[in-house]
Amino acid sequence: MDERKQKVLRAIIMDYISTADPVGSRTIAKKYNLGVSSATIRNEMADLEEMGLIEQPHTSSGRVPSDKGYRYYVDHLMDEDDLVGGEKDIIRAFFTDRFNRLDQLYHETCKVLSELSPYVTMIMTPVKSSGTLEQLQLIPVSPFQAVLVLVTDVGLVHHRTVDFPVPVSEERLKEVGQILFKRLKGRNIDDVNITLMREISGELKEELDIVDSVFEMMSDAVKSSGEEKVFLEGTLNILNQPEFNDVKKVKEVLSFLQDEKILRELLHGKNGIGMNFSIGDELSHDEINRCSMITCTYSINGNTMGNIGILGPTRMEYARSASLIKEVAKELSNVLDHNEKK
Amino acid sequence: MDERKQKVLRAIIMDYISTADPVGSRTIAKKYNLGVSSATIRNEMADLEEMGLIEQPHTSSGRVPSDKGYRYYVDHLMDEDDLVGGEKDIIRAFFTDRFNRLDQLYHETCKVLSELSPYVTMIMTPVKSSGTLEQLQLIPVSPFQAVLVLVTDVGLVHHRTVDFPVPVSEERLKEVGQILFKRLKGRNIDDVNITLMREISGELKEELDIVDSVFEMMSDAVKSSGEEKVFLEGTLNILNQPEFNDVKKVKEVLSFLQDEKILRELLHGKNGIGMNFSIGDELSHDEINRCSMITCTYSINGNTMGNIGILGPTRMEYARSASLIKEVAKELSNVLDHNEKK
DNA sequence: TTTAGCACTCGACGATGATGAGTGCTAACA
DNA sequence: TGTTAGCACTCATCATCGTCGAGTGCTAAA
Repeated sequence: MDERKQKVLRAIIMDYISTADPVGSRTIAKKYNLGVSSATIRNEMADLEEMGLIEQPHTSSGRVPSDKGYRYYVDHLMDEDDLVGGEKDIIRAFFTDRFNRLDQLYHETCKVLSELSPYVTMIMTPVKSSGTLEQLQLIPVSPFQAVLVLVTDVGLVHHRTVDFPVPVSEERLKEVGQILFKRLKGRNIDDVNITLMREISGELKEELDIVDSVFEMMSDAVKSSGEEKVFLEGTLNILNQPEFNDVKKVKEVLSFLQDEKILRELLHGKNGIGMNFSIGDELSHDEINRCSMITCTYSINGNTMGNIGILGPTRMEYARSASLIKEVAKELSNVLDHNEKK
Repeated sequence: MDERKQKVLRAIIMDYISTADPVGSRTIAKKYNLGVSSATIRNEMADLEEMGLIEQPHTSSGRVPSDKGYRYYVDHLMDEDDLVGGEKDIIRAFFTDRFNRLDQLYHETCKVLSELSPYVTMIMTPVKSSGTLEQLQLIPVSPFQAVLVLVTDVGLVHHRTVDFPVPVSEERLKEVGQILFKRLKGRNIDDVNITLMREISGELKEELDIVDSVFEMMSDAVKSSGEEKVFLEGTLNILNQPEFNDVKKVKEVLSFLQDEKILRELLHGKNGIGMNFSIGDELSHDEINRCSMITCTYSINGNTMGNIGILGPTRMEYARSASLIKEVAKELSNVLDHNEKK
């Protein structure tokens, strides 16, 4: 793979990324002055095609990068595309705002990213919040109802309404709450399971009816906190991409993205740390085999916590999107660090 | 408007609703045996067109109902379309499930509706929850952080993380929480404003730094609870409708529906009680002037609380959708009643 | 090794004509 | 007087066909 071939490949990919039209030898000779004529470039292109890096949709049309071509580009040719100054400012400014709730922070972050890029963006909240229980409180509402509030050490708050089969006085409720708290404080939140429940129930025999109801809601809260939540934005962005000018394709991809389980899977991907590119078939889902995805991990105090992702057509702006996602991941980690320290 | 004209109009609308093709005189003569020939029907159709109830996309094509035609149909011709037995069962069964959280209930309800109808569905949570404060609690997390929990009498629970500028001991926090609760208990949640805050601040002079932070979060919670939240589902359903086989239209409508303020407006609509039909231009938004919307109010203990809506092309199944929405509203009201009584 | 020249391919686009669904009108009929 | 059969007419749809042009591969000369 000599240098000129690389230059030609890069030129093809960059042109195709910005125009979405198959690119011909003449275009390259004119727009990207490589100092050789279109005929020479044609020869190079024939070679590149033989190597499987580019393809011809049909005889006598320009060339289009193949998945393999994009992969080569991402691995070897791509410049670090520094964002326009203004964009970095937007991201910074965004993260100096205060967020009252954690889910709001994720949601808004995802949204900002979707406004800065013309693709679908997603953020997955921390993996299996391996948090410990910091607080547990039962707040009386009526004789038959109370609100259960759980706080974990990573600052997550859950609440559930608990219904009791029998009336419960405020005093009794308070007592039970305190006992439960004492027993559960500092424990890993995943430990809230049947075994533990049995154990505690034994101790609280008289209050069995209350404890049962509370435990039910507690495990419900734990279950939903255990699952990583995925925020999705910018789904309509892809309607602007020429590869989605067919309603059938739009439907296929958008329906596919409706399933949160799928999104989690996509974001987990190769769960290495840092940036990750998956191109076309590498995503191994037929529904999005004409798409690529860039993911990046973010962290709290250095511990990898979750993933941010951008999904676009294989013809996406890899360099720009990567810089974008990296910047956002950095700033998000920053904010979460601060939040944690307090 | 004699009876035969009505029959013809109804036939045209029903046929168009199910086929989406302009319907001709011959089709009607054959499929809906009105006992007259196509020529006669042609004459009737000419009259109906003169009355503005149907239209011809171009000379020599079949007729298509106009907005006015649909309006006449909805007002005078529509049968109460009883749902297929199975569907009612599905709805019933759905509502016998238990829901741990109120927002989950709304969300799932919206989803069920979107699965039973091929259109976009939405549910708006209670209008300006004019609830009173039932509970207020400050749960310590760290010296600089606490969780504020608010419970209103309609069973809504809000929580916010409060940051303090100075360390606060658990005892002080408890004290402040109790004083605040005493002062605010039973008050309308909208009353939490600056005046009241001043009043209470005066009383709690020593704890000003704490109270300030708490109030900030409180008004944030109140603000977000004051706004009616809208749940939206089935947006992808419309991709199956032939009127949306053009990506441009899809984009226009879907982008339009992204704005929650717009959705609130649509659902408020003519805020009478019960069922409401808005057809085409009656929605007074150009982006959806080829759509119709059916809304229905639901209630808690007889007090009208919020709205459920179905949005589809003007060629939507009015009767079926209306029955569907009515049934769901009934069952939802039912569940909410029960929830309230406890 | 590079380049100019040339024949060739093939999708896009516009014009053309056939097809058929559907209409309005008229005249005959009950 | 209302209904119907017949007929001429309209117009969207669709397939066909030729043109155009972008782009290629190959060859021969520089």
